[in-house]
Amino acid sequence: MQEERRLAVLRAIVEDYVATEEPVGSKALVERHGLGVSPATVRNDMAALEDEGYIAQPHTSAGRVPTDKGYRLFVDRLTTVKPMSAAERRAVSTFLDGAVDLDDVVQRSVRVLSQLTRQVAVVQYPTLSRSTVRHVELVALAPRRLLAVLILSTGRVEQRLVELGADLSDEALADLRTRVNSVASGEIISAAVTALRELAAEPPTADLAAYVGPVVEALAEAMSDHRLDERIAVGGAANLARYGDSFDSAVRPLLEALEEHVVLLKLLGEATAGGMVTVRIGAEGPYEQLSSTSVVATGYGPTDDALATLGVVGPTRMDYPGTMTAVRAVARYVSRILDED
Amino acid sequence: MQEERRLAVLRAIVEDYVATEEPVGSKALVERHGLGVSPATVRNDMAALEDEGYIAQPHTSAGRVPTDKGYRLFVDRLTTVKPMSAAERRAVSTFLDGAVDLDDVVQRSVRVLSQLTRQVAVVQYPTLSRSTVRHVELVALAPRRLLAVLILSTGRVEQRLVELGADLSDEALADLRTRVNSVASGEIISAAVTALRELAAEPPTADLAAYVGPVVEALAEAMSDHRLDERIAVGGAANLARYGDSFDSAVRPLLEALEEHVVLLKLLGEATAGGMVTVRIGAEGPYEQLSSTSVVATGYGPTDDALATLGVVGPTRMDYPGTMTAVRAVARYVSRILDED
DNA sequence: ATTGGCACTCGGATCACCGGAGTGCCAAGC
DNA sequence: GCTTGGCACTCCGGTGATCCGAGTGCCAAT
Repeated sequence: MQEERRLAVLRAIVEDYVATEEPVGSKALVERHGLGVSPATVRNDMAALEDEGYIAQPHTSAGRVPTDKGYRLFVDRLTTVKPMSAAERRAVSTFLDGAVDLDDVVQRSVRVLSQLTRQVAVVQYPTLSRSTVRHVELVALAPRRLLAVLILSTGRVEQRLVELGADLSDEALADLRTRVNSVASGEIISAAVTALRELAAEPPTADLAAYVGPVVEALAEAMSDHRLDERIAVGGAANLARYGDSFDSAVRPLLEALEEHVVLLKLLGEATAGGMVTVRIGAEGPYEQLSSTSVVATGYGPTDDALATLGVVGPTRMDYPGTMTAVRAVARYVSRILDED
Repeated sequence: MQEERRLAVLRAIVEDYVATEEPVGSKALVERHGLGVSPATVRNDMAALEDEGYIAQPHTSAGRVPTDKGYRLFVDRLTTVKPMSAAERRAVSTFLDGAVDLDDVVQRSVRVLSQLTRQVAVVQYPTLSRSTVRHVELVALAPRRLLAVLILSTGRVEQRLVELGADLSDEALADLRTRVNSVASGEIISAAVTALRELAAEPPTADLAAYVGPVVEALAEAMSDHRLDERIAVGGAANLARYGDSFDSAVRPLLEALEEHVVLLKLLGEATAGGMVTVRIGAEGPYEQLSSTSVVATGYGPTDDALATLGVVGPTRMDYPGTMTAVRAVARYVSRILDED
C-alpha cells in the first residue's frame, strides 16, 4: 500500500530534518531509514507529498523540508509516544519535590522544563478563578483601618488594606469575620465573590452596615484582580541562542513576546484538561510574527480540570514527540505536588 | 598642547564607533568632527593612543576601535553629561507615576529604563536589610495555628504560618502582639531581628513562654529570607536582537546570566549611593564570558543611602553618557516615588 | 507500481582579482 | 618640534567565474 509508505516517508523527513536541520534528499533518506525501496520510489512519493502541501523545497534541486501542514500531520497521526528515560523521570521528580512554596514550584517547573526540552519554557501561575477560598482573615490595624487577608487553596495569600468610614468595635469585627468566612470559605472564587456581594447588599445587622461594604469590595477586588491571572514565569531563554540562522526575523519577536505576558498567555492558549497536550504549529498561532515558532502546551492542576497552563515555545522545527512527553510529564508532576498540600 | 588633542581624538573615536559600529579611520574622523588638523596628525595621535592601549585595530590597515581601557578613560574623563530631553523626562515621570504598588513600580522602571536606553534593564527589588518594620500582625487561624504578617516600610508584605505547641488564648495573643510590635516596629530589619531574639530568650511572662519562640523564629526567618534579597526584574531582552554580529559568543552567556539572578546581582555590583553611577566595562566585570558586555548601574532608595540597585547591561560598545543619564534619572524618580508612600 | 538510468538544475564552496580605505613613514614646511 | 602632504604598502570585502555534487524529474524497462 503506497499511501502507508508515503506517511512513513513524511515521518522520516520530519525526523531527519529535525535532527540535522538540513533539507533531506531521497538518497540520504533511504540510507538512514530502513525503508526497503529505492531512492527513485521515494522521489515519487516526495513529489506527491509536495503536491499535497506537506513538504516543500527551499530551492529547486535541494532536499525537502516539512511545511506547517506536514508537521501537523506528523503530530496528529505519526507520533509515537516516546517515554522519558528513567533518569529524566527521576530528575524531574527530585527537582520538583524540593520546592518549598508555590513560587518555588513554578520557578522549578520552568527550569526543569526548559532543560528537558532545551527550549523556552513558560509556566502560568495557578489561576485564581478555579481555586477556592481557604480562609479569610480580618485584622484591625487601627480603629478605622483593617487588613483583609485572603488565603487560597493554591497556597497563595493576598492582602488588602481597608479604610473604614467609622470606628470598628472588636465585637463587630469578630462578627464580620465569622460571617464572611461562613459564606466564602471553601467556595470557588467566583461563587465567593457573588456570595460576598449578597452579604454586602443586605447587611444582617445594622451594626455591620457601615463596614461590610468596603471590606467586601476589597476582598472581591483581590479575588478578581486580573493582574494575578497574568502572572507567568519564563525560563530557558538562552536556548534561543541555538536558533542560529533566521535571527532577527524569528528571535526578536519571540523575545518581545516573552516580555509581554498578555501576549504569552494568548500564545499558550486555553488550558486543556486531562493530560491532553496542545500543539500549535507556526502560523496556526495568533501572531503573524511568530509564524516560525510552535507552542506545545497543556493544562495542569490538582484535579482533572486544568487550573493553569504550562508549556514550551520553540521553532517549528522541533522534536515534537520528545517535547510533548516532557510537557506532559512536568504537568503531571506539578499537578501532583499542588494536590498534596 | 597635543595631549589635549589626543584625548579629543579618543573621544571622537569612541563617539564615532558607538554611532557607526565600524572601525573609524583618520580621514573620516577629521571630517565628521571639527578638529582643525590633518589626517596625518590624527594618525600620529592614533599611533600614540594605540601604544598606550586605548585603541586597537581589528586588522592591519583597518580603522581603530576603542579598547576597554579606552572606554574607561572616556567614561572617567571625557564624558560630558548630556541632559535628557524634556519629552523623555516627562515620559519617565508620567509613566512611573502611574504605578500602583511596589511590584508595579519595579515593573515600570524596568520597562522605561529599557526603552530609554534600548538596552537590557535590570532592577533589583528593594532590599530588606535596609528597610524598617512598619508593623507586625498576628492572626489566630486556629487554636494552635496563627498567621504572622510582616509589613515593611517599602510596602512589601510577608506572611508566615506558625504552628504552636499549645493552645493560645486571646489575651496572650494580644499581649504578644503588643510586645512584638513595641520592640520591632520602626526598627531596621537587622535591629528588629536581634530585639525579637532577645524577647524570645527571656519571655516576660510565663504565659508567653510557649508561644514566643516559634513566632519570633517565623518572623526572623521572614526578615532575613535571602531569597527576597535576590528578587530582580529584567526587561528589554528583545534589545539583544540588535547585537547582530558576535552572537553565540556574546548573547548566549548574557541570556543565561539574565536568568541566574544570583549572577545578575553580582554583575550589578554593590549599590552606590548619592547619585553615583557605576560603570563596569567588559572584562572589568566578574565574569569572563561577559567580557564584551558592560554594566551601568546605580543604587536607589528613599534616602541617600541606597536600598537596592538598578541599571542596564549592554555591549561594551554603548552610548555611555546617554545610558548613564538615563540610569541616573530613573533611579532618582524611583527613589522619589518610594519616598512618598 | 517500482526501479535504474540519465540529463539537468542550482546552491555553495573555492579562487582570483580588484578597489578602496586605511596605515606608517618620511621628508618638507611652519 | 609639531604638523602636513605625499607615497608606497597592506589587507579587507565585494564581485565574478568556475566547479562540484547533491538532488530532482522524467522515461523506459521490469
